[in-house]
Amino acid sequence: MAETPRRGRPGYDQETVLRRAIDLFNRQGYDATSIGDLARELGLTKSAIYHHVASKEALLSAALDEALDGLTAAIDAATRTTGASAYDRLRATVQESVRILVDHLPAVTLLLRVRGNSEVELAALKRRRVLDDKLAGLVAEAVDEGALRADIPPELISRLLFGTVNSLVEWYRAGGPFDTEMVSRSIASMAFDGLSTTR
Amino acid sequence: MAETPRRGRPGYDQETVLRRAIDLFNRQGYDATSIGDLARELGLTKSAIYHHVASKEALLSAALDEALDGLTAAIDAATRTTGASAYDRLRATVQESVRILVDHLPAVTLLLRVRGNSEVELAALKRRRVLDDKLAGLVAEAVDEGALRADIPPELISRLLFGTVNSLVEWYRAGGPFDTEMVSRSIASMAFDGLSTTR
DNA sequence: GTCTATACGCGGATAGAC
DNA sequence: GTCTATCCGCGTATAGAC
Repeated sequence: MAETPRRGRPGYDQETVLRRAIDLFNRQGYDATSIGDLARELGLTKSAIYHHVASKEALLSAALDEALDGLTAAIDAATRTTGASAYDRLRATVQESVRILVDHLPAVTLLLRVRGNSEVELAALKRRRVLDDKLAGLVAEAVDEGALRADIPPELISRLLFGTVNSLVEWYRAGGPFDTEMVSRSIASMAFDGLSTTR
Repeated sequence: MAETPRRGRPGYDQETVLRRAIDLFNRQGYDATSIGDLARELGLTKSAIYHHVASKEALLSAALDEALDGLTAAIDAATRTTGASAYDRLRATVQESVRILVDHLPAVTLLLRVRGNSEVELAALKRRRVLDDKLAGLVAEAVDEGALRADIPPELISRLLFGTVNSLVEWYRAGGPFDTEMVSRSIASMAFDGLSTTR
C-alpha cells in the first residue's frame, strides 16, 4: 500500500535537490554558485527551485547540519567508550572520523570550507569548535597517559592529527583507488606509527 | 637621492593594497569579498581602488603567483639536492614546504582554496598539479629505496603527507604559540616517526 | 510543479570633475 | 588620487498564469 510511484510529473524530492546543490557548492564554492546554476543543473528555471527549497542558505544550513550531526555522533561514540585507554579511544576516534568524513564527504567538505559569512555559517563554526575541543581534550589525556610523545605540545598534536584527517576532503573521492578502510587505517598508522621503516 | 618620501597625500602602494586584499579574501572567501568591501577596508571608495589595481581578478592572480613561485622554488631546491637519499630529500622538502607555507601564509591559503572558477584559477591549479606530481615522484623514490613503509601505496602516502602540510593554512597564525621551526619539525616528526611512544 | 515576467539590490567597472 | 555619478549585468526572490 506504500511506495506508490508518485503520479504526475517527475519533480524532484528535497533530498535530491539537496544532494545536487551540495555537489555544485563543492565544485564551484558556495558563494560562486548561483541559484541559476543550480536550476540549470536540475534542468529547471530559477523560479521553479523555490518550490523545493526556501532559499539558497537553507540548503547550506541543511548540509552543515548533516555534517555536524554525523561528526558529533562519531566523536561522542568513540570518546565515551569506557574501559579503554585514552590512546585507544583517540585512535578509534580518528578512524571513526575518517569513516564519517568519507560517508558524508560532500557535506563535510562544505562544512570545512565555511568562513563565517552569515549567521548560519557562524552557528556551524560554533558547533565545530565544540568538537575540536573534545578532540583536543582526548589528545591531552593520551599525552598524560604517556602513550603519546611529550616533545610536541598536545594542542599542536591535536591540530596536526585532525588537520590530516580533514585534508581528505581535498582529494578523496568515492570509487577512487583507495577504499575507506584502507584510508582510515593508513591515516592512523602514519600519524601514530610513522612512515619510516626505521626509527 | 633615492627613497624620497613621496609628496602629496598618502595613497596606497600596490603592495599594501595586495596584502590587504589577500587578507580580506582569506577572511571572507574570494567570491564573497566585493571590491566595495576592499574599498571600505582601505578607507576608499570603490572607484578609487581602480587607480591601484586593474581588477579584482588581477589581485587574485598576483597572490596565486606569489604562492606558486615560493612553493616551486622550495620544492625544486629541496628536490634537486644531489647525493642525499630520497628519504632525506623528501624530509627536507616537507620541512621546506612548511617554511614557505608559513612565510607566505595568506597567499598560500588563497591558493589552496582555489576551485577553478576562472582562467586565472585554472592556470593556478595546473601549476599546482605539477608540484604535486613532483612530490609524488619523490615519495615513490623513497618507497623504492626501502626507507618508507610499503604497506601504504606511495600515491596515498603522498596525499596524506602533503595534506597534513597543507592543512596548516586552516589554523596556523604567525605570532601564535608555535613558531615555524617547531611546527615544521613536529610535522616531519609525526609523519615519519609517528606520535606513539611505543611501536 | 513549472513556467514567464519582473522587482530590486548589489556586483564589477568606467567617466569625468576636482 | 580620490571623489560623485552612473552603466549594466547578474544575484535572490516573488507574482501570477498555465
